[in-house]
Amino acid sequence: MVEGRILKTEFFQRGTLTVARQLLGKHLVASLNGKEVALPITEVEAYDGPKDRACHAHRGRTPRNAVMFGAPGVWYVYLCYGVHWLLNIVTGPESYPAAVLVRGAGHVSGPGRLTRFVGITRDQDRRPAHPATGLWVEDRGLRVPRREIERTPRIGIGYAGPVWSEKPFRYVWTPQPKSTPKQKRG
DNA sequence: TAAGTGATCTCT
DNA sequence: GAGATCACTTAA
Repeated sequence: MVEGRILKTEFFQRGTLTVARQLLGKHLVASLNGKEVALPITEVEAYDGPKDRACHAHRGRTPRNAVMFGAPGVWYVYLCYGVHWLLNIVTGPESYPAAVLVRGAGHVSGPGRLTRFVGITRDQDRRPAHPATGLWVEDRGLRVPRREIERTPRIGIGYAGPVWSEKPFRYVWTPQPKSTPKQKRG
């Protein structure tokens, strides 16, 4: 398996939008149920604090979202629509409830499909991103040019009202195929 | 386009 | 305890 630099708390402790943007191209690495997976993250969404009406923490602290109020760099996994596990990583300073939703990685698109593919369930909820927990994030040196990043509104949060549902908090990385020069310059 | 699915939250 | 809601996916 390729070695990479494991992202630590400091990476996730910064602003949620910054973390979201910089997670693109980082590798989501899992060692769960004896299965090893490493996929470059291609799509994320930021959920930024109590004022963000789309953020689970907007209505205050509950047993489910309490992990968002804690230390950054910890997974927040919850069941959506009774069917799909959705994977988030807590961001920002301690007690500031924010997180980044991982929506796609590698060839897998869709947050529910991603967790199913990797084997993520409630078992990972509230656990820190670290090899000891079987799920972490690595920087393997992939560079993501700004021109390959698209920002759009988040998906499926129309209930958040016109202001918050339209914020461009979704980041999508579409790697451009390398141009193959047909003839030499000169 | 609409159903499936069940935890979670709010209100009684 | 009941009812509404929900950061999705799949089958038509």
